[in-house]
Amino acid sequence: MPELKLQHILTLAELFAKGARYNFIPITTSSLGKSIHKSQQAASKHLLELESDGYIERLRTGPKVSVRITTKGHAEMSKIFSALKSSLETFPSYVEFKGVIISGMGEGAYYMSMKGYTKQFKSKLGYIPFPGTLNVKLKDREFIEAKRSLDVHPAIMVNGFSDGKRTYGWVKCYPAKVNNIVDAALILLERTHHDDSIIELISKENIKKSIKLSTGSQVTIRVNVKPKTIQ
Amino acid sequence: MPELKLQHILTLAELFAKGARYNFIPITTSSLGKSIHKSQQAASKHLLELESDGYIERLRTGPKVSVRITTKGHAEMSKIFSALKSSLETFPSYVEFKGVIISGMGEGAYYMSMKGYTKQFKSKLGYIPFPGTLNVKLKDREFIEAKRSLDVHPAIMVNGFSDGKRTYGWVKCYPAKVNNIVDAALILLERTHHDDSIIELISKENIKKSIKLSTGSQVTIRVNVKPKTIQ
DNA sequence: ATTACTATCTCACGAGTAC
DNA sequence: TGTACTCGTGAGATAGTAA
Repeated sequence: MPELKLQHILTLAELFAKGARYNFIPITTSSLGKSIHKSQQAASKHLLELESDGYIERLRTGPKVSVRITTKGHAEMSKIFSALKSSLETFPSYVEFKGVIISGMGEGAYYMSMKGYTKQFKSKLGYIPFPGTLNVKLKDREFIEAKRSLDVHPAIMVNGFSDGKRTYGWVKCYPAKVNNIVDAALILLERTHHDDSIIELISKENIKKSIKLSTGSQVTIRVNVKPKTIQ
Repeated sequence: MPELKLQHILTLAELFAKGARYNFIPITTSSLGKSIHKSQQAASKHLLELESDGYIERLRTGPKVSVRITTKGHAEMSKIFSALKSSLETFPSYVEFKGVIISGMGEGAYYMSMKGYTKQFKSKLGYIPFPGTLNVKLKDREFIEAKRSLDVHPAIMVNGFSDGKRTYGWVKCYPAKVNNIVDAALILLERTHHDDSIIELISKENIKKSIKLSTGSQVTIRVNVKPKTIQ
């Protein structure tokens, strides 16, 4: 889309950095070459091409040469900048999983009903989950990868606790939608016996009833994540 | 500075735009090639190189290939983005002039003492100027160019007026510093007899006295301008 | 010291094609 | 359909050098 040649971007950026937008800045091709990690000859060619394309103006005052960026040059850089910015920001704010429903009761079902957890669910998620988890077997490797990548996203942390006899590990909750309809939370347990290909979900409702599906049915889970903003 | 090859930037940006940051996104090399206005072969090579450099991960699930950008890939793009951003923002927020002081009284001195102007100076600049302007002859062409480029910057506008006999043109004022010490305003007159190589300044003080200089002395004038921010 | 020409080289790209 | 090899071409780099 940009008419500006890719190889000229760094050169123009360097001129901006040197303050050449509004003032004519004295510059030598050899120093410019060093700045862009290219040869003096390359810098010279860049300046010639940038000039003939109307992105910069040059002024010879005796032996010295000064350079200033034109409005066109500024506009072009802004265009590229905006394109990059929107690319970096446009990525969707969810992580998606596809898999099939397995076994009625996950290992989590029992633990998730313990008071040490339900009290926290009530205050942090806003509800006490239906006693029973939805277990989904992920079929493709990409979704197993996606599960691992959840770690980089902020989660609602439900802390572990002890009942005097033993301790129970933390639970990370990721608010999610099942089949784009039912609100739920994907949970990652500190201590799990599942392999990586199974995800477990809790919800206020009985999810299987709500979506009218049972073991073997295919489901889609979408976890919303905050896209990181550019600093 | 970035290790990422220049030619890969657009490819990586396209992957970002397709949402490949957190999810594995299915993509064909031919569609990617079209998006980046290159051939299928080029896109294929880009993906291979990006992968071996650790900027993306690829996953083959049967016939389909999915791509996800790694943390390293994200970091690298952010780095480039930040570099561009700071380049565009770093340009100095002033326009500088160098020249020598000429003739004691500029043509402006008389007009600038007229009540139609001084009333406006008082309200818009905050003071009534010393009766006498500082005239500076610019020696290099770059400064004459810089003078012309002042037009793109916002100025304090002092309107013209009529005294019944004749009309007097507007005056554009650009707050400035003389030799980095004395506060003044560079003035551009609607009607001037000067050629482009002379700039005129007004100030609350007698500038020549303040900086202890006289005709023939070299001075530096700095006009502050608002750098345009990126949208 | 500069800038920028000419010659040379390297490697990114696209064409053709195997799988 | 796909991906990715080899190979030829040329844009863009550097080296040498003139002005």
